[in-house]
Amino acid sequence: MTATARIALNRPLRRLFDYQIPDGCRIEPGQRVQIPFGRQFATGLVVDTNVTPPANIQLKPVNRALEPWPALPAETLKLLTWAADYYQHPLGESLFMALPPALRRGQPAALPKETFWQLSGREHSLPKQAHRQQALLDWLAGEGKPQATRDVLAAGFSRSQLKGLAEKGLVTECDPPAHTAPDSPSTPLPPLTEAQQQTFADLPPVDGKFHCTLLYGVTGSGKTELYLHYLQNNLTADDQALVLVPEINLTPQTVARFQRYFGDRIEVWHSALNDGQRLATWLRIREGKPVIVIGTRSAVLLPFIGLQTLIVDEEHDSSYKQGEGFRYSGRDLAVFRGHLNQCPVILGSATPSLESYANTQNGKYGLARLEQRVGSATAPEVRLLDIRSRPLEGGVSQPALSAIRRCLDSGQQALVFVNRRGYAPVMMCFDCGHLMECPDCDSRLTYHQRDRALRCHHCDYQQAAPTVCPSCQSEAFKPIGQGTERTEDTLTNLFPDVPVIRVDRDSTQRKGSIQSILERVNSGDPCILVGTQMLAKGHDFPKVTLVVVVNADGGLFSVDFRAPEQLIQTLLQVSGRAGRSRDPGTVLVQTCHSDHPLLNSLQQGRYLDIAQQLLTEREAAQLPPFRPMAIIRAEAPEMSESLAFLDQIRNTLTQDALEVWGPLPALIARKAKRHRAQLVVLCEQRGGIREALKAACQQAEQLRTSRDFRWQIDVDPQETA
DNA sequence: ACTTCCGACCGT
DNA sequence: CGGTCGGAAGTA
Repeated sequence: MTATARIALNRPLRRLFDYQIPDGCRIEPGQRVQIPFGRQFATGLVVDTNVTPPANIQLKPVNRALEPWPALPAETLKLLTWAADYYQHPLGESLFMALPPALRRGQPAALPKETFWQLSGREHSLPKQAHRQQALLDWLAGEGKPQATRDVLAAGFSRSQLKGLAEKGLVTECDPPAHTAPDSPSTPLPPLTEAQQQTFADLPPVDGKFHCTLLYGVTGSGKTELYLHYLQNNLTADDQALVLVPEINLTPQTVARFQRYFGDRIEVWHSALNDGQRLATWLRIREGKPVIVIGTRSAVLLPFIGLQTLIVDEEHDSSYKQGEGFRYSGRDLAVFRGHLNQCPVILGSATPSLESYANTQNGKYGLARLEQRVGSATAPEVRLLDIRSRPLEGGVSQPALSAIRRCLDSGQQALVFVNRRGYAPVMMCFDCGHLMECPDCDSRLTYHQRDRALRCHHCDYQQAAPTVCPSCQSEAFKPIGQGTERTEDTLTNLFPDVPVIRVDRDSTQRKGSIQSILERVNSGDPCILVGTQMLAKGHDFPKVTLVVVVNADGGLFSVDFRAPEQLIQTLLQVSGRAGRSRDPGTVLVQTCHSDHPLLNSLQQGRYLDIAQQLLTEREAAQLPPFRPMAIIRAEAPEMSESLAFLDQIRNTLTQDALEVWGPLPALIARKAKRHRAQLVVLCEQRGGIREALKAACQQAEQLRTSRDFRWQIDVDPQETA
């Protein structure tokens, strides 16, 4: 009997391939192998050994193992296998997501050897004009120890300067200097406040079992201090830990804060790392070094060896759900990983997701509350400002403008929250009613005043903004509604004495611009911040004492069942920016529906009471989390094809426990010339929906579809419109 | 995903 | 009858 291996490839295939293992070659699950595949070679990952291959198939032999150890340790392999099944994503593509790009490409799992340079000590005078080479010599002498090529380049010197010195024998290559012991962080953690200590006692015990605790901590209550203390109290010197944060919160300040107490035990993981950095960090984690990883969503897939604590900060944040390809939830996989490792998980938020809150009520999660802000900071006062038939300037009402004036006059900063970027979301002719629409999407074009352009926010279409109506040539052709640019302009005119700083995707595109904006704001001089969602997330603005929400009504009547939850979360998060230090904060919410129950609950109720109310509504409608949901989406050049495909899929979804809505065209039915439709699937039990989706996938693969037809399954979708 | 296979269609 | 183009099938 020959030894066999079942192997997954990085291809969108819902099947695996069996190979022979040559005699004398030891191969175990999780290992990377090179295999002949078709006429070429491919990199594969072993998922199982000693399998019974299908009959009538002549197995090819594995070419070689890329390394003698499993690239994916058993626990990581289990996690991904479970996730691929849960999210109905091909196993091979899912597994390869856990490898750094270099290893996906089949490159060796080792860092390229770095060349170091040192002074040779030889005397040799340089020609006068070689002042850069002289500068390089001086720099090397100043550093006092050998430097890597990378560091030489980073210090502003060139390869040719280095080469010049090497040829003259003034510098020589040498081995990397012995790893110096890292400075052990000596900084003690700031002590917890009394309120924090009480909450700390409710965090999960470390007893070799799985515990998940939702940490409900209002904005400004110091959740991060609790994380730091929890890690310091509970991690042994050999343990690994993972702290997940949304992309936007992974700022140098946040990382520095962890580094201050944990030194070089901290590793960061985010989308901006290059392939070399990714490989280096991945290897350290895979070797089992006792690291504390601070990372975004994909960090949950790293090959930990001794993971003992998982923390998910801002667990409600929708960026934890991957929106394309392998549509996993980083938060949910973190909880599953806690199960696998039998270790504690903390989910922290000032505005917990309804899913997590429901889990505290059904006994699956513990609940730790921290409802006091640090120091003398008090909760901001929220006031609704009904703006029906009130004159607005740049979308801002007279009472709000006077509040801004008072705020600035007392030396404070104001934050104005506008939910759309650009100058105005629509351009319209006041004579004939003509609207500027995207030629490729079912959407209006947004007017961007800065470059007089009309842009589609759903695809990459843009055009120059016409000055007269293209339909009737009328000059009464104007932008309608509020965007950040327009509010910025209006406020600049009304408050010429203070800087107005706009923060949105357009104003922060350049690398590091967010940093410089934050520094400018935190220097403390009076200013007005105008911006979108970006402002609501994570940042500390100690001098902001007034928040104006220009329009809260968008989320009140949305077709998406998550809209009320998201509206409340955004409003509370943005409110949390106000009054984080001594001075109390005020939040003015402009609305045309000041009698709306949701907005009123915001004014008086605490978040958990509102969440409770929203959960009651979800339960009545049997929506998530009371029934699991999945969406099957289709897109094609013709709507009829998308609908016909989904009709066929619907026919396979016949189990009694299922409820299926659709097929229906998506809310934006046409996007980038493609016509999109969807099926919504709800099920009484979790297991039922997985089996149903598996059957639907099989059916979908067999249906023959045209060349540019696409379909996808989204389990636990974030967007349902 | 990538490759190969095969029948349709074109031109001489 | 060769040449190529596009869809379908196969990868163990």
